[in-house]
Amino acid sequence: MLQIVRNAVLTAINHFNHDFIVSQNEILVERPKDVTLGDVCTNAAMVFAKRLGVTPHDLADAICHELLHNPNVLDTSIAGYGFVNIKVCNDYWRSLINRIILEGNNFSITNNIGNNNKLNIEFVSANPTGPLHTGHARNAVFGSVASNLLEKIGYKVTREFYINDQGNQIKHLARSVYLRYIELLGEIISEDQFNSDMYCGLYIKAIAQKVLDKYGDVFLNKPESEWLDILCNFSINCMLDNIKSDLDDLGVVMDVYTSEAELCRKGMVNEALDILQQHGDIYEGILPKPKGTSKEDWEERPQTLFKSTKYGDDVDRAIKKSDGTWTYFAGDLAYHLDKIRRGFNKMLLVLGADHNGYVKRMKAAVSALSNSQADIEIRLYQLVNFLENGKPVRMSKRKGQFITLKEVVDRVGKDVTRFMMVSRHHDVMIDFDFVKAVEFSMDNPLFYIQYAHARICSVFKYYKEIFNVNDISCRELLQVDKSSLIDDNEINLIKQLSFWPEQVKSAALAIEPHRIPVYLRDIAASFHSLWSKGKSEEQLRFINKNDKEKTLAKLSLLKATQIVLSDGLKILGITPLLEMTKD
RNA sequence: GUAUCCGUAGCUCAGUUGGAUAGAGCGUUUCCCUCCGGAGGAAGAGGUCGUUGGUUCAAAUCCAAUCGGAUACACCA
Repeated sequence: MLQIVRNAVLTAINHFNHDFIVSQNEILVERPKDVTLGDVCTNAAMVFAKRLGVTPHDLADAICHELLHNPNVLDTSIAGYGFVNIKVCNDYWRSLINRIILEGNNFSITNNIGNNNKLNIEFVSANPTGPLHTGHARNAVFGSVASNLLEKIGYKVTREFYINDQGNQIKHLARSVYLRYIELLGEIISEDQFNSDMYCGLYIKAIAQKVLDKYGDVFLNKPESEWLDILCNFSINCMLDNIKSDLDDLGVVMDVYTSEAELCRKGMVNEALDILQQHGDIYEGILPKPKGTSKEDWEERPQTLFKSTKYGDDVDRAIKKSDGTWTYFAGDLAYHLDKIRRGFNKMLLVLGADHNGYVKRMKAAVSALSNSQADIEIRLYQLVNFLENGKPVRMSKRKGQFITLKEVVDRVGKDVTRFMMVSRHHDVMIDFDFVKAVEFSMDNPLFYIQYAHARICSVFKYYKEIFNVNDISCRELLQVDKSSLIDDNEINLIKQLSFWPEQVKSAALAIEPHRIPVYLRDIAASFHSLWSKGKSEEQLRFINKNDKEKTLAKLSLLKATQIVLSDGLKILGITPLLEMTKD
């Protein structure tokens, strides 16, 4: 339909000036805000009138004239300063029902944007020093829904988790486990032995028990050199199993786990540095003291630096610490070179808003390492406030008092967690209230959407009872005469459904998953409204016991609605409900 | 001090990349159950889109200031 309008605009412009060149995407065709005005509209007359030297109204008139040649166009009108509103005939809309039923979940696919190009999305990438907590929930869900969306527009998506299995924090983890291990063997441990860098959550004890089960008391009274490496590896593996299982419970599946330590062993850091060296992006220097923060212990020190300011960063970044070992950022350089080498020139990285300082340096790194051939997009998401019936839940990561992701999922379920995490724009903070999240009310939009889906299922069930059939074939729904669908409420629902592919496309391009729940809620609202109108207006009731033909026509519309709802929920990673059950 | 983000109805938020009279839910006021699940639906009230300029046919949206709020800012991960 949009193409039909575009062509009409082009032809109309040609009437006035044959040499006038217009590119297709200059012509904006969209749906009017007020649906009573028309089905599609274009502002082309206002945009081009001045350049053509005619009045907007004359151009609009010519566009209307062109459009009326098309059999699908019912009527056109000119409004305001020169908006062209187009009404499309109902047969066109009704024909969409069959298209949706035939295409099913493929209705929302637009392959030609990604063109099967590779795209890497890195998300979660939590330190393997503790279980996933609430902070990771939004990251995991955002990443997984974004992946689904990007696949819909034709990208070959690789979901990836970067394991920071190197550095001091891993040693602290191993030492913490060791303390609990010797405690299990009868040693008295005071809490003072856990310094501020160490981990004292309950999960440490669980790992210690596993160490004991596997190795017995062989590490007791042995120097650190004899157990540190073994416990590092053992602890990381335990934590990774834990993380993978938690992600699995949330419906998040990674394609690739990449180990930082492994990359270092392969010499990737040196390779990355060689590339930067060749471009003259590395030098020995001294970083200036950061302003604003009163760093008492600040001291100037010469370091190996990356000239990231050349690529738009605010300051240059250290690659080596003052003791000569690699910084964390050096590992990032290696990792992103690895991504580039694996053929990803499009990358997406999902980070919490507290990492906002990383955006520029990561973009600089990718740009420098790929000769500006690769591009990394970074999405920052705001943090989530957890509430218990309006009252904030206090968390202290230091004391090991934080809500784990597992606790959240166990309490409210995978589907509610996912919906809550992805229902807001990523730049907006989310209040996650444990009580309201599971309420069956309009405070909980997921319930409302699921209810619509369940109601549709219920209609199909009722149909089978009434007409005493075992199943409804797609062929019946495709072949039935749909001309009985004449009510505005019915046609409007089809119109809304017709925007679904566009909706998925725009959400994917903008990487804004929250648009999906917003749209699904609108669909659910139209459906609930239609349902209720059937109570007062009999011709709107879905099931007419005396007219199987009309009933099937209505059911075809419901089928199309159900397809869009369940496709949308599938993108969100949520299982559509066949019936609502309390508790 | 610098960077990133936010500011839209009493509250929580949408606003499809600059379009028409600004959109939902909660709350509030009123109405609708002999019903394919009322766990719903229909309607009313509620707005100087933080403020001031600028860009143009057109600004909540883009630009520049400015006010308020969140986060981050050597080395550590």
